[in-house]
Amino acid sequence: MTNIESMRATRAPLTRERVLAAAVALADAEGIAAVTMRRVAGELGVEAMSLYHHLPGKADLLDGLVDVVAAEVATEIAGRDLPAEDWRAEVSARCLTARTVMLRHPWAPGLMGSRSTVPPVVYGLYEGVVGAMVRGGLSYRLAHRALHALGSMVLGFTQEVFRPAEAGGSLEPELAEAGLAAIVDALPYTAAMITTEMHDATDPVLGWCDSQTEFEFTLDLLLDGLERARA
Amino acid sequence: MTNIESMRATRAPLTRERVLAAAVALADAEGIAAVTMRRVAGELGVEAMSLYHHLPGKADLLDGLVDVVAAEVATEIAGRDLPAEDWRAEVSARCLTARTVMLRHPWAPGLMGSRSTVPPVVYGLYEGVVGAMVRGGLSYRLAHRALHALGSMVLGFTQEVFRPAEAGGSLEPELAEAGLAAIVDALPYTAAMITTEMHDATDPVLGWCDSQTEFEFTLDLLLDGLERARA
DNA sequence: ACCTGAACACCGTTCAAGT
DNA sequence: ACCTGAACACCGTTCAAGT
Repeated sequence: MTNIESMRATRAPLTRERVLAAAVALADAEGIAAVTMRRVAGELGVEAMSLYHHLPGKADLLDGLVDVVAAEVATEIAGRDLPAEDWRAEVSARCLTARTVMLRHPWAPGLMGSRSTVPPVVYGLYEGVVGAMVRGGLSYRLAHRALHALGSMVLGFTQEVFRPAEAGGSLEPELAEAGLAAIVDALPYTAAMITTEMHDATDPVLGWCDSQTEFEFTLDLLLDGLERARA
Repeated sequence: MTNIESMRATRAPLTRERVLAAAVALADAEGIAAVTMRRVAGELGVEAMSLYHHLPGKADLLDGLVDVVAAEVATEIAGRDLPAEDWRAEVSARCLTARTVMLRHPWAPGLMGSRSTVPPVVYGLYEGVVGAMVRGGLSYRLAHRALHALGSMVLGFTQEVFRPAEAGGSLEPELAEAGLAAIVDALPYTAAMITTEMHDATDPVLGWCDSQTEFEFTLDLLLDGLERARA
């Protein structure tokens, strides 16, 4: 009896926060498809039906995941000294921070795109970016367009163009299996591009795509364009 | 007996193509979540297990959907006269064509991001864009980076920043329900941006976000930057 | 108040059976 | 060769029952 009592005491009571934390951990470890009511409950040593006392249903669990990730971005940004005097540097830092969090939770961009409402925390993130741009002299119209451009880039860059989903796979096995010669014939420009880039790659082990470099390149391209549009 | 024979005759035999066409129609009409083996089979007047004679499993069905959409982009591009003398105009036309197809199948970008292999048709689309850029004088390195930037934009812009998922929802009901005054207090820049843009909007019915305009703006921003980097 | 077991209507997939 | 019914191991969710 006292044993059971103490076991109950050691097992922290279920809360919305504990459920969401378990779901995030599960999504990070096994992908968003592993996040089922039954699996999440299992991780917490509880039956699936117990979750319904803390969340109305699965839709709210997924909305909650978006919330957690957005809050993580907000916390990360709050913990950094943002260069407030230069709008370009400040916006850049905000986007790069958001990206590092997305890389920790690769399922998050896809999930954000599939939910039907935008959680308040995300509006808070927009506010920071818009504020930096408007204080930097961009019009509201330009800031609005910039928000769409930057947002779709932060969400879109995790969906890799060449090796989507599991970041593990490289292009080479695919090429090998499909027959390199056939590809070179059918896709001469692409083939030349791949061989050129593989040759120039500083780290051939990492592969020929360094998405961090590509992300920063695109970010600069957009910020340069916005700065020019501002003037 | 002859009746049954003739009914069998009128019902076209199941093929991979017919299964995929039914799945695309279902996804367009009810979203990608409605695409289950049982539902697709039902649309074809057949049992779920029959599909396995034409597709190895659900993963291949989803891969097939990506294939169909990519092929649709390729067909659409092949049917247009692309301005070959100007790389900027040609790449722009290719991206805009891809976008119109994505708008017809809003589930496609998310699906492409979640699949683990890139189908050959998609490599064919890349080839067209890379070819245009290289012939236009861009280095392979620049073309590679441009491909990532443009690709993530074409895939990312359907995941709307403000009203994700169902394009039906507007921002206003959300704002109203959350209390406009509270939002204005917490998000002054965002509130000012929304009111300014709503006031300037040419078509207030369409809402304050015109994603086609925003897409074209971002596309031009990127192409301008690439042209400058080329020189 | 919080958790549970049984049940319902769904999934994808296998396998032996029909034609 | 092509389609099917029954079955298995999973889903989300409801509801009456336990403590």
